Amino acid sequence: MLSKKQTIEVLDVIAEMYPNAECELTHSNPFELLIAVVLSAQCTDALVNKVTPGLFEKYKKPEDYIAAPLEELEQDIRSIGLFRSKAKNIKKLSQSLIEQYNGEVPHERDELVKLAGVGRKTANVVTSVAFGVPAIAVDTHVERVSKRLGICRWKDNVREVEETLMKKIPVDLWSDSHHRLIFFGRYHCKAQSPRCETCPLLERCREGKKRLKAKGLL
DNA sequence: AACTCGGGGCA
DNA sequence: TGCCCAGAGTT
Repeated sequence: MLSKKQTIEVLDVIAEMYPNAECELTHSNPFELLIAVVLSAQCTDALVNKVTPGLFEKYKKPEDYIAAPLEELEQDIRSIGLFRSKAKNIKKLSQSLIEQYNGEVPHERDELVKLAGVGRKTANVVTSVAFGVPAIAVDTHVERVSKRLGICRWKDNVREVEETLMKKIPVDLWSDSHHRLIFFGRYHCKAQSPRCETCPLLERCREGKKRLKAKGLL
């Protein structure tokens, strides 16, 4: 496993590749971000961004989602996968915001995860992007990249990956590192076809060298 | 830990 | 066609 120092060095290289990595979900306030992140489960941000401009024009407050018939909300997000459960979750979530949080999006991760459709990953994104609270949201990209680079162990579960990252990365770099790891995972260290041939981290990546050897390229 | 949900994107 | 995708809930 990489040491703290090695982890920082690796993250510096990735930061050079993606100096402006940030959340790509279009939103203009915490509530919109929360909705966008919930919608983004198991589909790409690009797909969500096709729907949200019109959606946010029509639904501005939790009350608007509550007032709309379920079938209508489903129709408004139909082009996104899992739209049925997502529509239900958004209505439930809106109800909870009104009843328990005075219609506001709570700032605490522990409160956010109580909302329908909000898990640890979504809660971390909201707290960090909307409220500037340091957090590392571990999604499939962050997990895969961390394991391939040896920042954490292969057998680690999501919780362990998050703990390891928080331990090895200074708090003031948590949010930036999170977004950089996601960009690196999405655009370069891809799940199916990682671009190891052009990776500046190849020399330090056991997984990458193993892959290139298997392809006879090393 | 394994399974389910689901339409769009892409090879 | 077949496979995968910025996950979460249930069993």
